Amino acid sequence: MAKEIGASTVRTERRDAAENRQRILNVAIRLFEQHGVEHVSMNQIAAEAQIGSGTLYRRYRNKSELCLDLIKDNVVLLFEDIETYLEQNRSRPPSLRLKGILSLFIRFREKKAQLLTGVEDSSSSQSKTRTRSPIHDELHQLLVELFDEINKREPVHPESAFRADMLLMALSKDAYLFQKEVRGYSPETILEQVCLTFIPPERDN
Amino acid sequence: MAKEIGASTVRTERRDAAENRQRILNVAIRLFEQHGVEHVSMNQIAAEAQIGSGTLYRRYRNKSELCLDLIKDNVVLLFEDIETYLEQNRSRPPSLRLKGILSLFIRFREKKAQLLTGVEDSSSSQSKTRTRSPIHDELHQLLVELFDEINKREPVHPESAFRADMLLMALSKDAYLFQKEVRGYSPETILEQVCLTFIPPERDN
DNA sequence: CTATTAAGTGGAGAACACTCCTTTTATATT
DNA sequence: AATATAAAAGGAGTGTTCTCCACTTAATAG
Repeated sequence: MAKEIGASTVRTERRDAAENRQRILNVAIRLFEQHGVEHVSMNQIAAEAQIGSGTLYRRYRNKSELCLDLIKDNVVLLFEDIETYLEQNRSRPPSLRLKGILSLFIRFREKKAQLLTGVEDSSSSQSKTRTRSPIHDELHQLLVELFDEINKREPVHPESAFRADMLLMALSKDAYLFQKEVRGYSPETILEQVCLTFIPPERDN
Repeated sequence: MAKEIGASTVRTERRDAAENRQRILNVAIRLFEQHGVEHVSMNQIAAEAQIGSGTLYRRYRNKSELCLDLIKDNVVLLFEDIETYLEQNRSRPPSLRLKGILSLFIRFREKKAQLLTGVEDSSSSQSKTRTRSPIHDELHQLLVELFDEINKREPVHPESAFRADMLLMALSKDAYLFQKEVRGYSPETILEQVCLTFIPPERDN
């Protein structure tokens, strides 16, 4: 009668559930590659995977989460790359390190454009304001640290958190695509413009 | 048999159409005030205005356009205010004029938050990238001119168009609300941060 | 081996944006 | 007054996201 709570019993994932999960992932990858992330609906995925749509939504609250699951590994790699880069350039000026990170991120963006776009798609329900994607949160923290370091030499400056928000916004799906498609900038040009805009010039002090 | 094309016959708006238009506008205002822009659907408006949804969509392609129609007058006023301000401060430094414009826009944003938010709601169909709202386009042009002027004194600088894009993005619905709600900034603080971020300090040259 | 039960499933259906096509009608023309 | 016609209306229909909940089932405890 007394229920075991916590510790002892951990209820592993059910076998059939695991199968379904794998099926969803496979179908999603296939459909995304075939038609492009934007043109594949959750219904379609559910149907193709032969599960009810409720089942799909039970696992992924929306397409963003599904996309995130699909590139999770790549995201981990990105952050490992960043970490390595930061360690190898520890002694160089923070503005340069910042630029390096941005370069890495832009390369990532280009490589995984489709899915990353899916992840960021504000999409669903209300909360545009609420949840930034976890990728952004982690990058934000890195940026804040670098800005703090840069700011030590600057007499007046915006809050690091604010500047980081702005910078990330500049690299977000919408802004980035706008610069590419409407302004016609290349990834390299965007990087350069972003640096000029958000990184104050070196003080030769 | 021969059709008159163009010039002579101009087919005025039909009387019943005009009535419907007014009805839509009235209903929309009422519902928006009653439930908030976000929570009113096009269907609801159509139903309440006693017209078919097709009729509503025939006039406004989406909620954004409807909202825009509702604040069009205020937008005109905003730009008149800006123009007046610019004329009265013609001789002051461009960075200061820029700040003035931003201040006016933020005040506008606060006053017409609801509807403006509706206008910007990227919402609908694909084209997130495509059409910036006309308000943004016009502001963008003003900003570019000011940045060009500022840049004359700066040795290195980002493209004015780019910087203007970033600045407007900072004041867009999503970013602005994020700063208010998540970062907890007041409108004044946001203005200040934006200036610090996007307007280079005066050169005492 | 059975019973219990939380985890999982399926799919109907609500709510919504938006389209398409038929029918209606105000207006201009004769 | 009759007719032609482009403008307007209407609303059923499509495709979407997402919720709800009655039902099923795998894992576990006894």
